[in-house]
Amino acid sequence: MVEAIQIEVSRDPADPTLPGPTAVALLQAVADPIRWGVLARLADGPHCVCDLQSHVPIAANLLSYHLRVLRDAGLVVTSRRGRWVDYTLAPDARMRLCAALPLPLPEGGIRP
Amino acid sequence: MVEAIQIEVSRDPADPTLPGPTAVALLQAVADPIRWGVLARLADGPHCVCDLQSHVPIAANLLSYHLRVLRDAGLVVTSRRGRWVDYTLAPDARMRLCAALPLPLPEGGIRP
DNA sequence: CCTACGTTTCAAGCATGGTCGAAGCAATTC
DNA sequence: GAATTGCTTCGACCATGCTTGAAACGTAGG
Repeated sequence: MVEAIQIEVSRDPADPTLPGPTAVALLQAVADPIRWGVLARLADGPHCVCDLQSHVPIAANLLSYHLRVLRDAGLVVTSRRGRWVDYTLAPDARMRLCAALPLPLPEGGIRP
Repeated sequence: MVEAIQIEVSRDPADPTLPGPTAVALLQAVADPIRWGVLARLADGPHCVCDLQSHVPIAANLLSYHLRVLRDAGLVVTSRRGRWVDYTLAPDARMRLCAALPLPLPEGGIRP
């Protein structure tokens, strides 16, 4: 049996100094204070929207908008639990974000 | 003698789920195809503007605008050499970018 | 069923950032 | 010092993305 795994192209294979199709989109999704905060909160596990809501001073529909951006970027996934919707960090979110940076990481990595 | 080193705050010390003052600004600077390409090219050493120019199909003044954004973000530094201006990656650019991400890096780091 | 709750979608403002054309400035060459 | 080269700045346009208010949706409970 053969496993077919899809690997993302964060750079143009022909010219590595050109960003791949998703690299910039991924960074744009993170380059917003609200979405940054949501991702940071999701780093420690799933949260429902109302929980995220309670930590951000914005309207519900606006939060929903930003969550959609993160969803479209594939950085988070959702699951419904009764009335509530839980948001979880996509399993490959960290890896994809690192790979989206235009600079190779320093040796040994960094712990922010 | 005491050395005073300035460490950047990529997160709000009071609430780590809030971005620090420069984290989002840094990511915004990278979240553009042209600037992404410039940084990727600078990763292998200094380049003068005319060299960068020859790899990007945009007007000179527009390139200058994007270089200014990178300069203002502190990701690159310049030095004049005769008529030419050389752009170099700031020594802490990699570290600051990694620290600006809202997610802690995966164990062992990633080589993009 | 009808209501309440949690969340999303829609359509319309508004602000911001990227783009373009023209002019400006610094350093070299003639 | 006049002209040229390399790069930057300025002002105005335009597209995009964030924000807002109102409405719609699915689910649970009275």
